[in-house]
Amino acid sequence: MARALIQALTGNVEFGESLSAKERLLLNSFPPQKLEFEKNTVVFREGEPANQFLLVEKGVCFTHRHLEDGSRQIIEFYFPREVVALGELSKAHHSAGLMTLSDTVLAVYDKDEITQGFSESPELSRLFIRMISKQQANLTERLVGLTRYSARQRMAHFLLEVDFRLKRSEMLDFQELSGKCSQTVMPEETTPNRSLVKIPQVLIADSLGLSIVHVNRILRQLREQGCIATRGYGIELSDIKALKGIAGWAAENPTAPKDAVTPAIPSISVE
Amino acid sequence: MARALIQALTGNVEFGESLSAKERLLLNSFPPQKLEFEKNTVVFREGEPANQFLLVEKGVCFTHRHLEDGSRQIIEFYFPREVVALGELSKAHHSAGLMTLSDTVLAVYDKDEITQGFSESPELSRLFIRMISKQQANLTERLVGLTRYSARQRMAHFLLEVDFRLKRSEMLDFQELSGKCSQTVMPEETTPNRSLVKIPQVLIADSLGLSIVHVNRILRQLREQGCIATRGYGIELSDIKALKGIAGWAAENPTAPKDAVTPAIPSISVE
DNA sequence: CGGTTTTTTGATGGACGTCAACCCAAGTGG
DNA sequence: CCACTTGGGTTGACGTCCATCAAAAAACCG
Repeated sequence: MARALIQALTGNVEFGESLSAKERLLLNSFPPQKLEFEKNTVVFREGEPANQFLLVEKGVCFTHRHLEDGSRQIIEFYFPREVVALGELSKAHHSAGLMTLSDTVLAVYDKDEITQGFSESPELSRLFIRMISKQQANLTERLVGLTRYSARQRMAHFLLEVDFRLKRSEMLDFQELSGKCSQTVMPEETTPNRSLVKIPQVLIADSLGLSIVHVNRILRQLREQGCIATRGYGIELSDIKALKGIAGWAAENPTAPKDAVTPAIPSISVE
Repeated sequence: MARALIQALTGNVEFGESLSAKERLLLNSFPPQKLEFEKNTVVFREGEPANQFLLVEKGVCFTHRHLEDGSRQIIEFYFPREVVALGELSKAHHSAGLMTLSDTVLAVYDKDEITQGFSESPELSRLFIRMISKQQANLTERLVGLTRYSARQRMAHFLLEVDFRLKRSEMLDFQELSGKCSQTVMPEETTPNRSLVKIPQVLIADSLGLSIVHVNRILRQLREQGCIATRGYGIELSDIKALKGIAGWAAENPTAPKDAVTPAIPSISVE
């Protein structure tokens, strides 16, 4: 089913972009292997040889790095239809570990096969360069965000981004279902119309570079402010507009409390 | 002079790697335009259309982004023989501005021409993917460093990296000179055998995500500790071994003052 | 030698980490 | 059905790293 790959690829590069028929044929010649993992499972570790690249079909996982002092930095989360560790296409070893957050199905493609495919199709190589560039732009945004924004802003941005990416993957699912109605697979859980982010606070902390405690405090602030609500182990985004205000630029100084007026400007892929 | 490009490319990917004769011929067919800029000059701004990619031939420059609150984040410095803004190969606009630090000569290549070259040579596309991947790995390192390391560690690492890259570019110059002795260009300044980094503290601050004041304080610490010495507007690395210890992992806690024993482990391209 | 840019230093405060509890839900075994 | 465990979340007290404000000294430059 290279169709999933194609949709994920295009969806990841530029929403709605699509490949030529020739490219689809080309990708169809790389049949992926499917692997399932339970939640909280190590898929691969930092330093292990990397011969494949992965596409998330179902579930959520993340790449991370361990530091000598025992702490951990989460590099990136991956939601359904997203490609994992693209930057390592040309590297022999994984520069970061991969773990699952929920039960996950991964499609595994052979790197060499794809790379060989570059010979037959310059379009394919251009596509991969576009994708990698996009990821690099995201990394840059994150880098700027981590140093220059306050914990509140980072948190707001994080929630918005996760929400956006989750919704996008759901949308792609829907598109595929309506495209070919041969399958009877329907979303079994009651899909909430409200945005619900289910990521443990530890992981948020390791992603934003904060301590758990402070993550919790920020979340309490946002809760008291009415932006979010905690629903069991999940976080519900109840006032997205306010969150965008905070993520973009909130006037923190009490001298000029222009509450949530300024528009959200810097964003990774939200907006 | 596509020879410079080739050396820069290979030097940037993996030290000492070299392209096939066929690739050299291919690159020779993309004659670059040469541009000169004075120091502290804007080469291009964030958001401007990006039709070329650049190779630094002489001088130092850096990419940066401005935030709404007036502060600035330096994304990356570029030394001679390094390629600027590779990640934007497939993007229509610059995602960051470029400024010169010193008087600079840039070689300008047309992006479209190179991209077209992918059709004729899959090797070329693989090469560019390798280069972009490398830059992405560096970005990841930086991202981890910014959140997880103290100002001291970041500073030590910064100094070591700049020193390393400067030396590498000098080495490439030397190799080229010894390769073909047709030019009489010799280093005019007395090349100091000691490592000297000449970057204003403001730029270091904007790069490491610190305030000028704190950068200065850290530098004073390192000076009192004997790791560095300030020589006019330059910073001399007098005890590189100690710096590596600090950058890697310094036991900051006074309970176990193992001074500079632990080896340097995490590094972007130092080592 | 002024004038400007860069560096240096002190004092003060805020944002965030650390330590140390306590709470709550879900499972597990008797 | 209840003790026990386990994994997360919540909260307070306290300390530290680093930003900010303010001002002077040094280095550079014409």
